[in-house]
Amino acid sequence: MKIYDELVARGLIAQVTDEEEIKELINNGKATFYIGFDPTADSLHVGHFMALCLMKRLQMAGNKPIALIGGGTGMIGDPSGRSDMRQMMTPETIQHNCDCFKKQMERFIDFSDGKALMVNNAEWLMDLNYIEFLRDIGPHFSVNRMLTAECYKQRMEKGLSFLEFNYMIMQSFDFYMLYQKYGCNMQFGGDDQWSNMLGGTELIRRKLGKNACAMTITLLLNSEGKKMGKTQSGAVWLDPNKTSPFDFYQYWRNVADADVLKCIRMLTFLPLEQIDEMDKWEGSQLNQAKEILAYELTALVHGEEEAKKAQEGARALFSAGNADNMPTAELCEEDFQEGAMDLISMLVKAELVTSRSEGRRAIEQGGVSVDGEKITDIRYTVKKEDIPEDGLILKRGKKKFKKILCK
RNA sequence: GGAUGGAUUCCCGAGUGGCCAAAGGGGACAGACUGUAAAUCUGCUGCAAAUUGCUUCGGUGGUUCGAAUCCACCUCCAUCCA
Repeated sequence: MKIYDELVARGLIAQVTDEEEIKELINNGKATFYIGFDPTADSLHVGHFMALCLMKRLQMAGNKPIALIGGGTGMIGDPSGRSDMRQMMTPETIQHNCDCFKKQMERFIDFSDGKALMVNNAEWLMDLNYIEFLRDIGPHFSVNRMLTAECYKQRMEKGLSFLEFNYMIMQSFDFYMLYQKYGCNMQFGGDDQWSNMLGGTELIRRKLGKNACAMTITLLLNSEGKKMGKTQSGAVWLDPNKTSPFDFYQYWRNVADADVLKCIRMLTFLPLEQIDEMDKWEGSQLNQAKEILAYELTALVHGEEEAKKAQEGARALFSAGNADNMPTAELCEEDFQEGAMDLISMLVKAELVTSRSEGRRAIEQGGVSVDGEKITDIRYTVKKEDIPEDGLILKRGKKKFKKILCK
């Protein structure tokens, strides 16, 4: 199966400028393509992960990826897909975020021997001369047309500043520069980037009279139509310090039935035949599919070893198994008063609750257990000598727990 | 620059001097049921030494025994005019 057909079969392709041309290019390894990553945080998240996987797939098919870090566009802020104004970031933060992105990307994509490139658009955006730039690029953009673009339409209600309005032009200019500098003939991006990407292909056509392609990746939405990879506490990060491998595993372990197969298809590298087989699974058998999904993704992002640990930790909690790999919390001498510690303090210390009030509520509602025994007394205390050497399992709710260790 | 409307808790949104830690909805969290799913039902949702106390309604000052609510100034947002 050719790469293009595989991408289609996995449901990764959302929109394309010219299907035949793109097929021809990527199936034959003739594409030099770029995907832009704006440094909006100090870690990549699940949304970026899809893009990285796509880069990897195409790289394996012989195409050359360019990872473009948006050190320059990050100074503007992309209005696409947002209903409110972006917070401006300081240049220092942006630089820091760029560095973090770079480190993470190197783990996924092979940048050796020029097989892939990583460039930062700050390189050409930061030193632009305003008047020169306007005269050079400005005439090629029609404000009337831009205003009809989907990414701006959404903002017509809440307001859009001139700063953000320029984002499309910056991104178009990126493509134009990459085309000239590196022969980059294709751009990929999230489906919300479509209008920005078209801006680039048009600029190249108008300035250089050349053809460039664009293709968008389907946004990973759950069955409720929300973006996946978001939790109430924010994004699911790829940085193990921001989202632990265990939490990462659990996120995927808990996806809804309706979304499992879609996720496996789009995010994992499992062969399509195997996925089609799983597609026939029903009911509680889907639970296995979720375990596969969680394991595969954790292994891709954090490595096989971490994936195994997460899986064992999860199994130990939800079925029976080896409890060695559970997330832990350590207590020290100061946490105890006269050799004992009250349960609320312990919940707070283990970061299972964010405040004492929340801890109190959790206990009162019967949501807390110690070594499998439900505790409903908020004054319950644990003596230091009662904590076994290999830890005490403190559980809050069905899925949150920590193994309590004592120094 | 001018006119008008607005800013309330995680989000939407009620509240126009005391009965307000603030209606209602959403979300989140917890319990029951389950398959670590969905749906449903119930509880709960500022903080704490917890029948009480403390801090919150864009900001700063003021009036008052008492302010989310009244006054002054400021900041930000939207719409219309320039």
